[in-house]
Amino acid sequence: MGDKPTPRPTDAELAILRVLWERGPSTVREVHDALSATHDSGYTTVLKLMQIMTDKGLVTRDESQRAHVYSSREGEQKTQRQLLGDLMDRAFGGSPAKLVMQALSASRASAEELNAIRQYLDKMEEEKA
Amino acid sequence: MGDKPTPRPTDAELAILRVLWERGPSTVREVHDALSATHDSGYTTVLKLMQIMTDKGLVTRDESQRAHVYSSREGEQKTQRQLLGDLMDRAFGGSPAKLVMQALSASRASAEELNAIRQYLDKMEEEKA
DNA sequence: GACGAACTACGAAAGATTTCGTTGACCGTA
DNA sequence: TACGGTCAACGAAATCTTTCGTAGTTCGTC
Repeated sequence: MGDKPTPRPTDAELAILRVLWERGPSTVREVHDALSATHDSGYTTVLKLMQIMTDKGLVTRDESQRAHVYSSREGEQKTQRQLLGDLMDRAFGGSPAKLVMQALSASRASAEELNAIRQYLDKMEEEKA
Repeated sequence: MGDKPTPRPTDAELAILRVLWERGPSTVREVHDALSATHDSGYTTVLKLMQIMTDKGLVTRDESQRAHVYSSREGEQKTQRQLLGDLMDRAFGGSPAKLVMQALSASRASAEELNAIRQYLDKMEEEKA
């Protein structure tokens, strides 16, 4: 009770979360090294962001070692769903079907991907029954 | 050539674009009145945003009347696809299928919506053949 | 022509996001 | 113990986003 839901992560924050989801709990150094493949922000920039994310509740921090170890508070899928729900409200008038169909039309999805989606639909209907 | 792609609209900008898509070309007054149902920003706030959006190229402006008439530069669907593609890259590692499946699982989509999506999949495969 | 309403333009300020330099603490080793 | 490397903390600056007050213009009406 009283726990505010975690805020929507910003662009830079999301890049950090993705590293934490992939690597699991990590130090700032490890996150920075992973990010430097695609981004070129400095070490202290990443550190500062992760401190802010701790304040916001997006990540938790284990301070028992000298190099603090950070973990994402929310799972990857929960965050993805949150971002999608947010976009659905802001850009799609709350309609999930419109969002999905636009995603499909934009996706150039391969035949395998289309099949995976179809199977997923089947599974959803089974479970609904 | 040289035309930069339109930047990703911010939250407040997207709210304005949605009004323009729904109403068609509109004055600041009309947009502000439409927004005041759900937002409570002042008239000059909306005006300033729309001026900025003009500078960014998100909207165009017809100044031939005293009350300028604004139009969205890009269509609703193109903007939606842009936002989805952006989110796909930032949060889903570029995988459209993952995005679609998360959207489905988050959507609580109704049976009709699931059917609409299934039919859409069928149509895509037909066209691909 | 004067008044009031509606409009644009401008600038400033508040808030959020992103950046990074500097400082001081800690740790291992020479 | 001194040195070099690594780290967290802090503050400040740069940028972007959102907000709105004020000023000046235009238009219709009295």
